[in-house]
Amino acid sequence: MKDLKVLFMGTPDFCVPILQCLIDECNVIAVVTQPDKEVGRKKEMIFSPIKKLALENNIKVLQPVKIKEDYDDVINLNPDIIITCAYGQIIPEIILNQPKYGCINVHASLLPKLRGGAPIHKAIMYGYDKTGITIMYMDKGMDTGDIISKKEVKIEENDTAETLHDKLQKSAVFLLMDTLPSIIDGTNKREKQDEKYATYAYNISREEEHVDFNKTSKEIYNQIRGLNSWPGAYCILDGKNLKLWSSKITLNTYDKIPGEIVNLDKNGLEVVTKDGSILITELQLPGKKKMNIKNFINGIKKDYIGKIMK
RNA sequence: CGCGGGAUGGAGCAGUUCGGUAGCUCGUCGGGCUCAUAACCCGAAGGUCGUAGGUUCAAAUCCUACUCCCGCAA
Repeated sequence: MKDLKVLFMGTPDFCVPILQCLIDECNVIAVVTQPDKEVGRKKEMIFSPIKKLALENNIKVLQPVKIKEDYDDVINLNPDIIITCAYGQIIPEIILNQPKYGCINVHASLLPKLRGGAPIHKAIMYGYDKTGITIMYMDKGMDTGDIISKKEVKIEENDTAETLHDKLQKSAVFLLMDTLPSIIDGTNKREKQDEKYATYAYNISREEEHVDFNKTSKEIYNQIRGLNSWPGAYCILDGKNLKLWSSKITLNTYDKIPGEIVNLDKNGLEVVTKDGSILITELQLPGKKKMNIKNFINGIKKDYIGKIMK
């Protein structure tokens, strides 16, 4: 595959190992990634992880603001195949129809479930016990193309978005390398997605980061670990944001309103939920770094018992 | 120039309003108690208070500039 002219499109950290592997195994002629953006308080221009890796390997980088309109450069490169993974934009048909081996996408879910931009987080937040990687031909829809191959990944009870991300990241590389030869020689499978089972995993909204203690302990537990280590779940305490990073479900039940803090010791900050209570074991006050419950208690000066988290 | 919070022994915090002996909760180390312990008791080490200047008899504290960290907003 050394002479296979590959155009790679992707943006975040998730697809860096894929690009690295393609660089090692194929002829990556260019990389397309999202435009640099100002990020953070300092408005620093940040290169995407994919752009960094491409630059380190002296690979041409394209950053169209809207690839839907600005596709000439891609067409002119005349790649044999386009491989995308978490690029962040819908690819126009004029590009999809060009490469002789087609345009394939590596997606971090078992399609047709969890189409969209946040499949890893949502798989945990929805309480799934498995997810995976799907390699598919792209079409004009969002993650709606024909499926070529899938690889299942189990979600453990204590997985977080971060640990699951890492597992899926590894699986993605393996599955792509297993599948790619069959795509080149035309022996690959091609299966339509069953729309009946399609679900969506849109990007996380601020509202989805907010913890509602009227939900069950299990739902909150999944929400907190599904948003760890980015962007994090939060609630409001004393009018301030309190980020919740880790939790444990208890077997206790209380005849109190959801959100009330009933206990605070080295085991955690115990908060009443719809069906019991949950121990917050790692949290973060505004302006501070995240800390475990032990450190939180060490610096404590006021009584939290009886307060309501919203 | 988007808004705001912060930097004090290894960790998390108080002390700054109104300058005057470096404090709390942990951790670490040593000893004791105990069948035993992450429990309890006794003791010890460990900080030029983010950096650089300034004011002052005297600065963690007041003034100026800078660096770094974080929450929100994008």
